Amino acid sequence: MTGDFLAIGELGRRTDTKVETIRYYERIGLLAAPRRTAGNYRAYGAEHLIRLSFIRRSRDLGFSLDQVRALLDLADQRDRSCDAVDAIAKEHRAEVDRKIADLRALRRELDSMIDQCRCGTVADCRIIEALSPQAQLRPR
Amino acid sequence: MTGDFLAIGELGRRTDTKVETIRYYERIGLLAAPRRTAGNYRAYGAEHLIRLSFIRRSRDLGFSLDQVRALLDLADQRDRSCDAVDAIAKEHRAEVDRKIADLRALRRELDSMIDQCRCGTVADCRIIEALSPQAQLRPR
DNA sequence: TATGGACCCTGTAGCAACTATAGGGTCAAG
DNA sequence: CTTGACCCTATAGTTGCTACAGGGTCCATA
Repeated sequence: MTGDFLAIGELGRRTDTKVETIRYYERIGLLAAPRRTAGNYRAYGAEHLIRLSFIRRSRDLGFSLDQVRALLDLADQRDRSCDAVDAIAKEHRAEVDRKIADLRALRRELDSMIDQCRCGTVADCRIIEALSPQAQLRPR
Repeated sequence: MTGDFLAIGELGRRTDTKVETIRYYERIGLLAAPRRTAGNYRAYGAEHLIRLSFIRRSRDLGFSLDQVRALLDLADQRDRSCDAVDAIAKEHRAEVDRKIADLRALRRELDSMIDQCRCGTVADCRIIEALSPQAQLRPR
């Protein structure tokens, strides 16, 4: 009785998504609940496959679930201007830029910390030292 | 009765740490439980300030709590070789490098996606299109 | 027809690393 | 003696899943 639908495992294989994750997306209302078979199995159609693929691709590009939700909503309003889509993507790009900048600053700090290590004993380890800000008990 | 100790709020102010976070660090065994005042307030000493400063600085540099725990343990064994410290720092740096590379790849993808947007209607939005992988119902 | 194994179901708890809330107690100043 | 800032515990929420436990379903093979 292999009908014209996908079982959850097959949908997962096609979209590279764990079964639990698909159920999770349903639970939080990101992926519509599909109809069920007589045995209470979820029976997915092409529309679910398309939808989940969209979700996965968006997640791969680092969009948050809230952003994905917004993108899905927008994608459905076919005659609207796509300015809002553009805005979400640009905001996300800005966020990625911030993260890259932060990580590069971090990387520089780690680098100079590691460079100074003469690999003696912990007592005069420059790394430990760099991690120990001069704390003082009396107020600043 | 402002004695020779810090209340949790003051410790938080000095280390830029939320009060809840300090209690959380205590609960997970990262920061030693301090003695208590008669009124059951936590009474922190200089050693706690130093310890928490170390933790915060490490966290700022992106070390995980597990890594911080390891670094703290090592920092206490003053006569050991600091190779292990070096190893943790280098492993972390490698991790940061991986993240930067991932984000840069991501940024490139987002860029080309956004570049293609002509800002018409959603129906022919290149961003939505780029997010919609050609899914097919029949197996690959 | 029985049975084994792969699949599916629900519900709940766990992960990192906090953050927030409820519902109270303590303390010092005015 | 009251007000308000601070502190206490305990518990639940956050994000985005992941991992059970304890069952039910389906289908092929012996």
